Amino acid sequence: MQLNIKMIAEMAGVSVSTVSKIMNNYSDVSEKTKQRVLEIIEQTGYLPSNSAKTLATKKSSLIGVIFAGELNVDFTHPFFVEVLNSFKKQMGVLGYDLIFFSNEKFISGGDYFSRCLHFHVDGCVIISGQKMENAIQELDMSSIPCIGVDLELKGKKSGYVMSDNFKISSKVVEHFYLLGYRELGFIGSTADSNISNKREEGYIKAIEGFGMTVNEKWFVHGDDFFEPSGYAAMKQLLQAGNLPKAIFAASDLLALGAIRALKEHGLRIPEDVAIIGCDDIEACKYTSPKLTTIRQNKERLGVLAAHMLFDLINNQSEGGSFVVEPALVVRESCGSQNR
Amino acid sequence: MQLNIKMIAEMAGVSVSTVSKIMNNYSDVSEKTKQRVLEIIEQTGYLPSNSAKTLATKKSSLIGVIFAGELNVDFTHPFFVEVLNSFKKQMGVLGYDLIFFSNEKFISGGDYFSRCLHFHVDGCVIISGQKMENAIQELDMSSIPCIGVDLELKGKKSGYVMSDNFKISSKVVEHFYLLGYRELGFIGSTADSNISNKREEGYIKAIEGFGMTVNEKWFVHGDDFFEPSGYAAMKQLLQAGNLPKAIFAASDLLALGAIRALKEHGLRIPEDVAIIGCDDIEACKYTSPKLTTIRQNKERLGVLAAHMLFDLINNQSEGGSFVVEPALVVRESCGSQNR
DNA sequence: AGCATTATCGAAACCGATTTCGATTTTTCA
DNA sequence: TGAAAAATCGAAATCGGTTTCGATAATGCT
Repeated sequence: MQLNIKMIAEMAGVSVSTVSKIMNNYSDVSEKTKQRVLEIIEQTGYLPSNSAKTLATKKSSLIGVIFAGELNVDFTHPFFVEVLNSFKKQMGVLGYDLIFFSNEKFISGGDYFSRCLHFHVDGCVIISGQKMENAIQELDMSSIPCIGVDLELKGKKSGYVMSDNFKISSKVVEHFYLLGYRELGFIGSTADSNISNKREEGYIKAIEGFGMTVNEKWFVHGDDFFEPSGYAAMKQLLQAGNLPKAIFAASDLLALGAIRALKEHGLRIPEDVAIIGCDDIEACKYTSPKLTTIRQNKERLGVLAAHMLFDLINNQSEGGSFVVEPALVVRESCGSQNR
Repeated sequence: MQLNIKMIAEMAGVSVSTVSKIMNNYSDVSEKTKQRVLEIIEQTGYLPSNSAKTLATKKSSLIGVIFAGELNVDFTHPFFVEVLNSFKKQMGVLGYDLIFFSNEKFISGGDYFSRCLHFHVDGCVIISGQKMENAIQELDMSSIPCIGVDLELKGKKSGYVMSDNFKISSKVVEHFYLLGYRELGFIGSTADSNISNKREEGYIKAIEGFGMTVNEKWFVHGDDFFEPSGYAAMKQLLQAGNLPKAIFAASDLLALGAIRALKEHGLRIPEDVAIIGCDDIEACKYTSPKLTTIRQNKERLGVLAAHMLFDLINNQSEGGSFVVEPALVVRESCGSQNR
């Protein structure tokens, strides 16, 4: 038999309600009995059942984590997983644990809202670089607090965090420009990816802003943000002939895929083609050439997401968004080798 | 007000118990009423409250995930996260969701057993390459089904999966040997790491098995399995002078760190020093030189862990262990460049 | 038809907590 | 000292399910 509140009450010679009050910091219990009960709790190592508590209070201290979209986003995604890691830590100090919904469990694959109710999550975080789906929209519009990571949630109890994608692109273009590059290409994810689209838009705007011309032949797209997509996209560019001098890839993995294709063709980076990636994942440091990229502050994204969600849960916020500053990280793939 | 079983019962004109029976495949309910109720459930999208169900049955359909140990194992660990990803998928098709315990939430930091009871998890998976701690031991010895990943759990309701670490080492040594290397070094993690120790032991045995001599000067250790540790360990070797001709690193990241140090010293890989890593993480393909390594079948480790745990939960297994075969992946860091 | 089975259903106890509200005890203060 | 106020505590309802067991209805059989 599991240790429960009733047993604690009996051991302490008080009622169940008194024990409960002590555990929830009610004021109408004397210091003396409080100490006595606390001691027993300490000795026995009693922890209240989360299900019983959740049933009674409708609060579970659980945050749902949803990997949304069809872009293969899961634990193996090096960018999101770092944001998630930071988010988890921060949520932990705020007193919450994380629950991951299996997409496989429900054939419907999508009714996130029901599942949130099912587990009585206090809030949830939705991770996705994709355009809005219906199932997410339903959640967004519900009364369950939600935070999107790279996903623009607009509901009353929603918010989101993302990097300033326009600034990401303009930093890239500026760097290219200052190094003398004028023929700029782009490798993005699918048109389904909101983030990729934003970066592309910003890229085009920035190119025009610097008085250069955009050549659409040099804009290609993969199926997601992963390496093989970058490889395939670059292949496409190579087959068409007439390469740009510099390429901005919407993720580091896309950039690495592009580099692999380039190398296979006997091309040198950055001498023949300069490459800038995006995200600044760990692997950037180990590749050859080391990848020049735009760093997204993943730790900060995670921390902000956690705090926003916490405030939303506690009605101390009306939602909204946080946009974090990106930073250029100069390494070796773009002609200007620092240190 | 939340949609609950009572409301469904009223809508269908049956009792609460009947609805419950239908949802749990009891046989004592007629096909006719079953269909009627099912239809209402379908229409309303009713999902039973997990907390209520858990409270009543003591089964939560939740699997606890524990990152144990002090070796900085979390979502950013490229090997474990892939195992976890596969585990999560498989657990999903078996009908379970995952809950991640925050280490930050409880200052005690360790009472995993209580937390498992607190959430009524049906089982848990413990991820760690470290020696056994007390808090884990308690869980291991409890009646909660547990699976260790790279952690040898011995309890009656426990099991574990890991790669055949001796074979990993012997494959490395064999490869070195056949390529003519005779002066072999090793970079491991701390002495706290059971896995690292196993690989080291196996390495030594294999070296002796091939009639070579082991030189302890060439055996160094970092603080964990990450890149900076490999860098630091290699620095140590470099300062001592008199390098081995080939080095086996107990993880790919350690290998990459070592390579970075080597490059800084103007040494070439594999011409001056050959390196073999371990795990076969994604990054191996993007580095320069591409890393020759021993592949651990992460997907299979995850699937096996899931099935073992499922069997343990359903009393269809007495525990035990699964050891999966490693495979040599020849790339560029060890003198024999395939394709 | 009449009785024994079997099929179908519901009442009620229970799981382990929270919370309201009333009862009792203690304290305060004139 | 005695009445009013405040402090302390517990009984019981509640949350949303599951499960046992008895009641009733339907069916089988001679």
